[in-house]
Formats: sequence, C-alpha cells, structure tokens
Amino acid sequence: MGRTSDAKERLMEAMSELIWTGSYGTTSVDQICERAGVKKGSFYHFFESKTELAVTSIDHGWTEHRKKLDQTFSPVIPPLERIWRCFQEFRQEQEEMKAKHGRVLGCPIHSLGAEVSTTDDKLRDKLQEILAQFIRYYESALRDAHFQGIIDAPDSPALARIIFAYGEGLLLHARIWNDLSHLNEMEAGARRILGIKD
Amino acid sequence: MGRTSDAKERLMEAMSELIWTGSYGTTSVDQICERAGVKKGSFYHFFESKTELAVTSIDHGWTEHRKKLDQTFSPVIPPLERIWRCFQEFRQEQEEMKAKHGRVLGCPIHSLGAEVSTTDDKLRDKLQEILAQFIRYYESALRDAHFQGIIDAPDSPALARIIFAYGEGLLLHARIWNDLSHLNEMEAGARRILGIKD
DNA sequence: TGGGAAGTTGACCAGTTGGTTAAGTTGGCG
DNA sequence: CGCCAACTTAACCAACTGGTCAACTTCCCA
Repeated sequence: MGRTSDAKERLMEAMSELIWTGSYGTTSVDQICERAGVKKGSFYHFFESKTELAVTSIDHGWTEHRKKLDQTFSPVIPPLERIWRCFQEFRQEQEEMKAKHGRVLGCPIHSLGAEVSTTDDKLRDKLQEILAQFIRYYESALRDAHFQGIIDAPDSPALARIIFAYGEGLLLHARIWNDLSHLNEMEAGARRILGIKD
Repeated sequence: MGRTSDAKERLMEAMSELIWTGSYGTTSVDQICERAGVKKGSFYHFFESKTELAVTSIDHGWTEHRKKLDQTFSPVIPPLERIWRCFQEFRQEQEEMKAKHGRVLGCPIHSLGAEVSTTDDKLRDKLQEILAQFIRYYESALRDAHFQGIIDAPDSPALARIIFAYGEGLLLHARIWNDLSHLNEMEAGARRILGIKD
C-alpha cells in the first residue's frame, strides 16, 4: 500500500560516504540530502534525526561487510591465512577509496568512534557493538591456530585484542598520513606479535 | 608597551580541553570563549581563526608534554624501563582525566587526526609532525635495547611503529569503551610484540 | 605624567545548523 | 477505477555558526 521509494537507501549511502571521507560533525543534513538527491522533508520522513540516520547506515554497512568477512574467515581456510587475507582486503579497500576520493580513509568505525564517543551515546553503543563483533573474527582464527599448534596463544581473546588494536592503529596512521604504505607492514607486524619467525 | 593579558593562554587551554573531551567539530568559538572567559572580539584579536587556535594550542600542549617525555625517556633509565614508564604515565593521565571529566579521553592527537585529517590541512600537518616526533622516543629506546642485547630488533624504526600503532589503538579503544582496563594489557602486549618472555 | 600600543567589549553580520509543517503528488492494491 | 497510505515538496523556524568592527579601557614605558 502507498508509494515506494529508495530514498532511505540513498540517504544511508550518502551518510556513510560523507562520514568516511570527512567526519560526522562536519557532515550536515543539507549536504546529505543534496548528495542523496532527497529533500529535507523526506529525510525527516524516514529518520527522526541525523544521529538515527548515522546509526542505521553504519549498522547497514556493517551487515553488508560481515558477509565478506564471513567468507574471509571461513573455517575452511587455514587460520592464519584468514587473517592475512583480511589484511589484504583492508589494503585493497583502502586502495579503492584512495583511487576514488584521492585520500586514504582508514576505518570509519574507529574514526567515528574517536569523534563521537564522548558526546553521542547511541552512536557510541552501535560502534562498540560492531567493534566487539569484529574482534571475534580474529579471536576464533587465533584459537584455531593455537589448537592446530601453529602459534602459542593460550589466551586467544587477549591476543586478538592486541592484533586488533595494532591493525586499527595502522589504519588510522594511514588516514592521517594519507599513505597506503603504512599498511604494507601489517602482516609483518602481526607475525611479530604472534611470535612467528620468517 | 601597552596592556598585558593572559587571555591567549586561557583560550589555548579551553580549546585543548574541549577538543579532548569532545571533538574539534562540535567545539564552537562561542563555547571556547565562554570557557576561557574571553569575548569573541578578543579571540580574533589573538587568533585569526578557529583552526589557528587549534594548531597553536595543540603545539603548545605538545611542547609542554615533551618536557615530561624527555624525563621519561632519559638515556639514564634502562631502555625498556623507559617504555614501561611511558605506559604507566599514559595510564595515570587517563585516570586523572576520567576522575575529572567522567570519561576516558584517549589520545587527543589521534582523535583529532581521525576527525580532521581529510578536511583541515594545517591541523593535519601539525598532528603528523607531533606523531612523527613521538615515535622517535620509542625508536631510540628500542635501538638502545637492541644494542644492549635486551631485545632482538635490527629494524628499530619499524618496531617502534608497531608499538606506537598498538598503543594508540588501545588508547582509542579505552576512549570508545570508556574503560581504563584496556590499558592494563599495554605492557604485556608490548612485551609480546618485542618478543620478551615472562 | 601622558602618549599610544595592546587588549577589551558588545553589537553586528550573512550564512548555516538541525529540524518542522502543511499542502501536494504518486502509485500499490482492493 | 479510485481510495488512501506512503512519499515528496518548498517554505519556514529559531538558534547558532565563524567572523568583523569601531569605540572604548587599560597600563607599560619614555
């Protein structure tokens, strides 16, 4: 019943892109609407606030991204190989973003988290949720690697947090320096953390 | 000659605090002025723009912070001890900030970098400069540790970048989760990265 | 002591902010 | 076909944005 529209999807996509290329604070509702080709009245027909759009579009983007991650971290793939592939995909994604926007953009979840976590509770809660889920991919890969005797990691959650913090730190440096080469050392650094010689 | 004033210092301090507790984008000139007890006309007597105040106050804060770091990383102190002390000071500072503001604030340089590095060139350049300087503390400590045979680190700059990225990642997680306990594992994680058993 | 540089003040600006509203248009479905 | 829910539109809002300015006060120094 009633009319149909893809304005909601267009708004979510515009918001995601603007947050990633810029920041939440400097992204105005007018900008979002312009990029999405949607009038402001329609914006507030679909979303009750700018924050709600952000939460919804971040959530939607993560749900999409998880599909790829589920493949990357498939139990069929050797455990450490999963992690190296994940790093390669980080790199590929950042390359694409640099080609498209002329800038290395890093991880939108962390950039947004750094910006809003003291001021926007709803957004912060969503970001926490996503980050906590992400760590589980590392965690289960490391647990598998430990049980296969590939690495020595009796405390895989702790080790996963180290790898995670390290990877996010690198991604952030890549954004700040607008330089993909920071990502080159990701695997080597992780090997060092995992205590793998080579 | 003429009148003297500490309004400039008050503005810098207000800006630093507001950036740290919130973000650059959500900090308005009016807010800064109110907190500093300075009228807007005076603001623009001392600074040509909001960006310039941010650059100046960040720079000033770093110059102050370096004094402490120079002591922490004194060549007199055993090299790895310097790093552990630095971590302890991170923790102490975050504890103080949490007591004062009710929130874990993380590293203002990185939070700011995540937010503005795609949009504000002057600010980004300043942040890059500071971060590059910070890494050197780790770097020289690691070089010393290597030459003293305490660790195996032929490529100390690369290792310093790993430790740095890791530490910043943890600080960011502490901010996002508003939880100091993320910092507890800092030394243990760094030991693992450095390949130290214990 | 007094000239003048340095600092202060509050009124002012145009543009933008997130958000509202009421009247209109569309098209799925009974 | 025609109803009516779903969607669109443009005009509107008060508060706030970063920034300006000319008149005024202070107080250092010659």
